[in-house]
Amino acid sequence: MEFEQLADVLKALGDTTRLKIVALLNIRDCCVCELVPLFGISQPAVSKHVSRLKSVGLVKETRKGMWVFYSLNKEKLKEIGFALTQLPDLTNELKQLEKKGLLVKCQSRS
Amino acid sequence: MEFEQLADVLKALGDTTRLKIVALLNIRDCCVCELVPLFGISQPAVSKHVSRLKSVGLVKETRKGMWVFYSLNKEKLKEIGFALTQLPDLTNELKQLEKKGLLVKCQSRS
DNA sequence: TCTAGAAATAACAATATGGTTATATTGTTG
DNA sequence: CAACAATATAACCATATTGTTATTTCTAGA
Repeated sequence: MEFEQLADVLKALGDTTRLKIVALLNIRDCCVCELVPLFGISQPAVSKHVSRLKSVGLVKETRKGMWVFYSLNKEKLKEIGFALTQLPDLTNELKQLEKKGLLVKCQSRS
Repeated sequence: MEFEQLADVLKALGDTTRLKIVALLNIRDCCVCELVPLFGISQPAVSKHVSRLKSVGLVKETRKGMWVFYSLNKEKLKEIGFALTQLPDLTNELKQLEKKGLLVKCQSRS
């Protein structure tokens, strides 16, 4: 996974409210009206949080009449956890820089 | 791991520059003067990014004469990846709310 | 002790974030 | 169609974030 993409998802997860929403959706699907009273913030605020999670692919929505049920994309969450253990390998990039003499090594190195 | 703590670390990782720094430190320790030319931002900017990673425990520093070498806390990074697969279980909290009649269920539920 | 290099801190500017209230949209129902 | 419920969007505000330049701190060495 690319750095920017991964950083975007991590940033989306890097908020207590959104992280709790994700943990809740991990137990069961919820609609916005169920989430609102749990967080002590306004309905639009919850709506925006959920929307942000959706925009990075962590959450899917299903309309059921008046309600929109949000569910966790568990595969995506697993992917992210895995990506942290397998960060993009920059070894080749570093070697490229070294070839071009662009890799700075500070004087303390042998 | 608590939600706020976890969210703080994820937020620290949720920035392209910091994520790349982490990936670099995953290969080898670096001092600030080596990182600066790789990112096209000023030395104080890099210093602040590294400092932020340090403040959430992702990075450790070792002074070697004039230089400060930063190294990745690989255990911590693993922990975070694992925490995403084992998010704090809110089942009990939900049951507590249910007992007290504070758990809202929207009308679409049976 | 004086100078120079590496890194950190301070002060500031531009933009992003996360909340609010008000309003629009979408779907249900009388 | 009118009225209402659930969400989404718009406009706005306060604060946080991320960068800058200038300055300070810490260490090494002449």
